[in-house]
Amino acid sequence: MEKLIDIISQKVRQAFADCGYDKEYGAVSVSNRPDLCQYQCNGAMAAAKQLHKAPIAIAQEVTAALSKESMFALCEAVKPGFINMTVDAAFLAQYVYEMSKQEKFGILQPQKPRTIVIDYGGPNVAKPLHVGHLRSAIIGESVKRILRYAGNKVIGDAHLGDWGLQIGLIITELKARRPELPYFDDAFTGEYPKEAPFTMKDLEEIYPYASAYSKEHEEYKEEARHATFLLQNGHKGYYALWKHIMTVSLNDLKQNYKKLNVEFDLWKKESDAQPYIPDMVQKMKDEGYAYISEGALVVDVKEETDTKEIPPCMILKSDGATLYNTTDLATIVERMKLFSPDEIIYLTDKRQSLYFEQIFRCARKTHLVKEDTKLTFLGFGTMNGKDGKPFKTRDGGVMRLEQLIREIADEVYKNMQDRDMPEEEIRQVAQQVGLAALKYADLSNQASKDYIFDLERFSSFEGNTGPYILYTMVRIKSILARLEKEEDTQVPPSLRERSKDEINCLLTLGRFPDMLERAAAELAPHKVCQYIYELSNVFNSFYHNNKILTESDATKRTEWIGMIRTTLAVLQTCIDLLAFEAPDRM
RNA sequence: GUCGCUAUAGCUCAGUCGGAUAGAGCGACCGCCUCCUAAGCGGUAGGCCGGAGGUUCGAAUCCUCUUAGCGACGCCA
Repeated sequence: MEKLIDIISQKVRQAFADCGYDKEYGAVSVSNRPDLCQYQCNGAMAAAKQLHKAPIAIAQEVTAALSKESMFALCEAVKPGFINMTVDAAFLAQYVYEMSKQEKFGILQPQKPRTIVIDYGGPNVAKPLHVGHLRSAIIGESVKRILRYAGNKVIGDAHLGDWGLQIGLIITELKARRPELPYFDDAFTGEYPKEAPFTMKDLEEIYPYASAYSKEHEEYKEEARHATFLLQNGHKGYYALWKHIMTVSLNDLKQNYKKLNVEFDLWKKESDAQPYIPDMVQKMKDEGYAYISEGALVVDVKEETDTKEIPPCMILKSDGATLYNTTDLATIVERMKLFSPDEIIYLTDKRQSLYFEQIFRCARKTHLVKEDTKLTFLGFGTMNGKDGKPFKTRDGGVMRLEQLIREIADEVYKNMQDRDMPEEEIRQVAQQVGLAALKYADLSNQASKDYIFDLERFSSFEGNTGPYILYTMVRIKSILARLEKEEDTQVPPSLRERSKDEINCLLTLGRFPDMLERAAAELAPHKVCQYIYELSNVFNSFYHNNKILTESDATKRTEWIGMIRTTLAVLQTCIDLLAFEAPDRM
């Protein structure tokens, strides 16, 4: 189904053409003066510049050509050269009605779906999830859902960090604490125990300890590096330990992401890319891309047009060991082999932008990807505390994700205690609303910017917040729940007069497909947030001015119910794209 | 040092193919519940869009310079 704005745009383009002007001048946008009109076209002014004619004259010609169109309630040329348009209310109602009957509200699906791999979450095994992991998971999940809704084949990959120095550190520390374990006995030939010699809780304590200790003690760090090397080169006991770490850790991670409503299609790991490394490195050497510099194997990624110094992309460390780069490049090889994606999107902290620039250039230069494979880096800003510095707990530690979620839920619970609902339901709703508050707060900001996390503000639930959106949905649900079951509201709209509130609601609903397309093109969940906030605003205004259930005009009542059903459906779709849920009451 | 990002109301943020009077929320102030959930609705006050030039009929938006904050810059990830 064609987008409303495109239908309008097409008419205006045609009118420009009919008047002997270039069609391109007929581009239409949503009006920035809603008091004057719904849509506007500024093309007459652009045309005037080119053709040295008076803009208002061109605008008048075009509006005259449009006067025969019945879909406009208003179409006029104004001041310097604006063309202002307002769509006929019945036409608008009809459009929204048809939209509501279509699959996905009639958004255009691509003829050939693109295959997109999205690399997000990026947790490290053996380390608890903390606030630093929040944004990648939340934004990535939403971008994934938006792209999928827009008709792409999207594969979300958690891309676990399981092969780096952190494992070596854990092994080293474990060896120091429990040298009697068979994993450390090189002479051991039997079966290693099935049960892990540690719990998740142990790991969460061991890693930070080992990490801190290694920074103070070089020989310890060296041992950890060596342990990493041995693991990567098939040390039997270490490999068995690694398996234990994976089992324990993965289980914990899955539970945590589930709580966040984040679902990965793939739980691939750095180690999965290892088999691709030898061939890849050999090929880079054979084809003359890789050479030794300062002992390490590197590929130059400088380009003529660079205004800055781009360091070479390191492929192997001087001791021959692999590193982050090697794994990421090999992962590209793996993804190309498995999925042959049209695009790979990486969601990490924006501080890694130079690094990914190097990786992308290297992948292109060495032909790891096809010419037309798009490599996209989506960097996000950090979540700061009210002081503007990276978010910390009250005592200065790193905030665990679980704790953060719990704190928000508790705040919501406090605000809900006077509700006339069973205790258990309040608890459950508080969880749901709290998570929505957290996610909405994060997603409603532009991903690339840092943002300030303010628990008090988010849990106050006024204004532009997740709970406000949920509350709007709950209001609609409440009305619909009171209807007799057999009421059929799916009837074509009448030609009756419509109030400003109703028209605003319809107009906003009609913008959904356009909004979605933009959000998908720009990988911008915050556009979805902005949209549902506006939709909630216009609905609440309508709700306030009209009593839907007790409306005596049967036609009106029926159409209104149809409209709020559509409103709820659109809101539901959107919060699903943002990956949170609404309760039935709150 | 080089490069990048950011700067919009007291606070938190929207706003790029250049358009009309720069928008929200919070906070402040004033109204609205006999009526579908007041976690709501309506209204008032609050701006040199960091600063200076430039391009243009027109600039928060594009270009140059500049200030401040943050970040990145080969063997961590």
